Amino acid sequence: MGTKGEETKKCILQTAATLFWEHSYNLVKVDQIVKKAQINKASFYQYFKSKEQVALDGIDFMENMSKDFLMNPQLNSEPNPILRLEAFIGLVYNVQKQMHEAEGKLYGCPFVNMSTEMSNENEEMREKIAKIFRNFEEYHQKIYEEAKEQGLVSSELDPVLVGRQVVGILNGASVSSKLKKRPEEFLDALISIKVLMGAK
Amino acid sequence: MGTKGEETKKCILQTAATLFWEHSYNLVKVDQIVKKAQINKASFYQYFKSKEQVALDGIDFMENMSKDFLMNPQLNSEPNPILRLEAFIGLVYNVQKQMHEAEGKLYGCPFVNMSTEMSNENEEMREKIAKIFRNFEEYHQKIYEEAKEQGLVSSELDPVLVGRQVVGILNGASVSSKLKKRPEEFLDALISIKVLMGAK
Amino acid sequence: MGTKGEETKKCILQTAATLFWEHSYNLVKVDQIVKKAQINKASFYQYFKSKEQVALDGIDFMENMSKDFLMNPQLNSEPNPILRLEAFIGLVYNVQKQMHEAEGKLYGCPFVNMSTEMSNENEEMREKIAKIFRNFEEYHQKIYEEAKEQGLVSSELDPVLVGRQVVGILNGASVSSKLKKRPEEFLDALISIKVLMGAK
Amino acid sequence: MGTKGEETKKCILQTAATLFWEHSYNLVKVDQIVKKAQINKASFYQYFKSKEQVALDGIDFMENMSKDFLMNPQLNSEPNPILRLEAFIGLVYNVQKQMHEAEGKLYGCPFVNMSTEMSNENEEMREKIAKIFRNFEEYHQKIYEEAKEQGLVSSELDPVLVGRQVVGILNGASVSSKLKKRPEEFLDALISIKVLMGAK
DNA sequence: GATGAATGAGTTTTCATTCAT
DNA sequence: TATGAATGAAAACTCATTCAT
Repeated sequence: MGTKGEETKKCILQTAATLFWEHSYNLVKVDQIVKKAQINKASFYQYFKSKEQVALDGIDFMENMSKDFLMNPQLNSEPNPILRLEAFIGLVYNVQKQMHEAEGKLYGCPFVNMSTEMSNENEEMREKIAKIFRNFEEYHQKIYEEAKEQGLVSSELDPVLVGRQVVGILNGASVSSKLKKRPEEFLDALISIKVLMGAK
Repeated sequence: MGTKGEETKKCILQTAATLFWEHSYNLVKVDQIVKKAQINKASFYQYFKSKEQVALDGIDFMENMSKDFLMNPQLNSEPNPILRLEAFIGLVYNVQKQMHEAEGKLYGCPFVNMSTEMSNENEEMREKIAKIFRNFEEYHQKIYEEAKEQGLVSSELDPVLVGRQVVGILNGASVSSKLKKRPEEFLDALISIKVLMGAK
Repeated sequence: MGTKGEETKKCILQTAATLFWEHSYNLVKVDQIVKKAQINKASFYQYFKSKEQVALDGIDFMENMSKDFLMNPQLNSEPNPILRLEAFIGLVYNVQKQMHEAEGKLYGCPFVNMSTEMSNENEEMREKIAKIFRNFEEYHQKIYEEAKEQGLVSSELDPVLVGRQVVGILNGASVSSKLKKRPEEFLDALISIKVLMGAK
Repeated sequence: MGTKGEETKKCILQTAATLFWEHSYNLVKVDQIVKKAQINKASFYQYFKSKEQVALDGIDFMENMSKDFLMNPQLNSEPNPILRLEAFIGLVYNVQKQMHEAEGKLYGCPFVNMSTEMSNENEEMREKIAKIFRNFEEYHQKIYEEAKEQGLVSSELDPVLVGRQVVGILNGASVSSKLKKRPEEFLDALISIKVLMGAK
C-alpha cells in the first residue's frame, strides 16, 4: 500500500470505475462518486482534474483488474490452450453469474459498455479501449496458434481473424447477457468459439 | 403523409432516434433535438411527455426502420437461406460502411447501443429491446432450420442456440466495428456465423 | 339560454370558476380549464382575453351563484330573522358537508380562498371580492337589526360591527373547515354568532 | 449563531417563509427567493431538496416565530387569562397594523394563507398547519378554562368549542383584515370573543 | 366562430467545477 | 492536504398566449 494520498486516489478511482461499469459514464455524477467514496468533493478534484480524467484513469484501473483476473500466471501456466480458453471464459461467466445472483443485474464488460457509449464522443477513451481489446485479441490469437501447433483444432483460419472474432463473440455475449440478464450467454459463446476454431 | 401534427411528431421522432443512435441517450439533450428538428421546445413536449418517452417511441421507430430495411419481402423472397443470411449481413455492412465513409464515424446497432447504456437503468427500454432481439434471433433460427432442411449446412446444433449466437456475434461486430471504426467486422462476423452453421 | 357562443362562454366560466374554487387560481392552468370544458384553447381566448379575465368574471359568476343559492326569495320570505340566519348557515353547511362526503375534500368559500391568495396581488380581484363581502355584511346586519326590532336578541351592539363579525366568523369557519375537513365548523360558528347576537 | 452553512440555510428559510407569507406559495418563484436571499440558485438546492421542502420547513420556522412572539413567558406570566387574551390579540393587531402602515398591505396569518391555498393539494402541509392550529386552540381553551375557574366569565360553554371558536374567529379576522386592509378586524374579533366567553 | 398547431419566456432542478479557509 | 460552501451554465419541463387556416 502507498501513502494516505495514494490510498485516497485509489479509492476514488475504484469507486468511480465501478460506478461507471454499473451505471454508464454519463449517468454517474461526481456527487455520487464522492458520496460512495466517502470523500469531500474538493478532494476529488485534487486527485483528478475532471470527471473525464477519472474515467480515463478508470479504464486503466479496469484494465489492470482484468489482467490480474483473466491473464494471471496461474491460468496461463495451463499448457493446453483450449483448456485455457475454457478457463478464461469460465472466469468471465462466473463473475457475471455472481453479479446476477447478488444484485439481480448483470453489468457486462466495462470496456464494451464504455466504448459503446463513448467511443464516438471521446477519442482518448476510444483509443484506450481499442488498445485493450487489441491485447485481448492477441491473447486469443495466441491460444489459437498454440492450439493449431498442438493439433488441437481442425480449422485453417487466419489467426488474426480468429483473435478478433473471439473477442467479437465475447463482446456480443456481453451485450446479450446484460440485456437478457442471462450469464449463460458466455457459455453459449464458448460453443461458438470452439466451433469456429474447430476444437476437437 | 398525415396531418401537419403527425408530420411534426414523426419529424421529432426521427430526429431524436437518429441523435440517440449517433450520440447515446444521455448525451443527447432535448435542446439539441428541437434545434435539429427545427421546432419549438414546447412543441416537443406537446408530442412527447418526456425525453424518456421519445426514446421509448424512438425504439419502436428504429424497429420499424430496421424491419423495412432488413426483413423486407425482396430480401426474404430469396429461397436459399444462406444467400439470405449473406444479403442480410451485407445490408448491415453497407450501412455501416457508408456512415463511415460519409462521417468518419460508425454508429453500430442502435439497439445494442441503447441497451448497453440503459438496460440496467430503465426496465421499459430493456424489455422493448429484448423483444426486438428475440425477433432477430427467431429470424436467424429459421434461416438455420431452412438451411438444415435444404441440406445446406453440415452442423447439428440446436437451432435456438444458433439463432441466439448469430445475433450475439452480430452484436459483437456492432461493438467492435464502432470502436475500431472498421465496418469489415460485419464481414468477419459472417465468416464466424457460416463456420458456426457449417455452411458449405 | 342564449346563443351557442353564449353557452360556450358560460361553460368556460363555470368550469374555470369551479376549478379555481377547488384548486386555487395559481394552480389551475388554462390547459386544464379547456380540457375540462371540452373546448379548444384558442376558443378560450376568443371569449376571455386572459386567465386573469376569466377569474375576474368567475368571481361575478360565483357571486350570482351564491346569491341565487343563499339570498333567494324563498329563504328570505321567512319573517323570523334568526330562523333566516339558521337557514343561511344551514345551506352553507350542507354544501360543504356534501362536498366532503362526495370527494373527501371540502373547498370552503370561493371568495375567502381567492381573496386570501390574490387580494394583495391583484387590486381588481380584491375590490370585487371586498364588495361581495360588504353585501354579505349588510345582509347579516339587517338580520341583526330586524332581530333587535322584534326583540329576539338581548345584545346592544353596533349592527355594522355585528354584520362584519358574522361574516368574519363564517370566513373563519371556511378556513378551519377546509383545513380540518370538518364541515361542522359552520354549525359551531352559528353558536358563536348566536351568542354574539344574544339570540334567545 | 451557527456555522456559515447553517446561517445560509436559515437565511434562505427566513426569506422564503416571508415571501410565501407575503405573496402565497405558488406565486413565489425560486428565482425570487435566491435573489432576495442573495445566494446562488444551486446553493438553494444544496440546503433544500425542493421548493416544497422549503415551504414545509418554512411552516416550522413560522411556527417557532409565532410561538416566540405570541406564547412567550412574559405574556404568559400574566395571571389574568382575559388580560392574556387581550395581550395576545393586541400583539397580532400590532403586527398587522405595522405592516399596513409600512407597506400599505397587510398579509394576515401565514398559516391561514398557506392552508387556504394548499391544504387540499398537499397533505403534508395540511397536517403541519392543522397541528399548529390545534396548539392555538388548546392555548385559548386553557384561557377560557382558567377564566371560568377564576369566575371571570359568565358563560357555560364547552371549553373545546371555545378554543376552536376563538381560533376560528381570529382566522376570519385574518381573512377580512387582509382583504379590507383593515387591521382593526382583530380588535373587533376580540369583542366577539369576549362576548362569546361572557367576559365581564 | 372553431380548431390544430406553434411559441417565447419562464420555472424547477441539476451538474461539473471552484473558492476559501 | 482536507473540507464546507458557493456557483455559472445548462437541463428538463411548463405555461399563458397567439397564429393560421
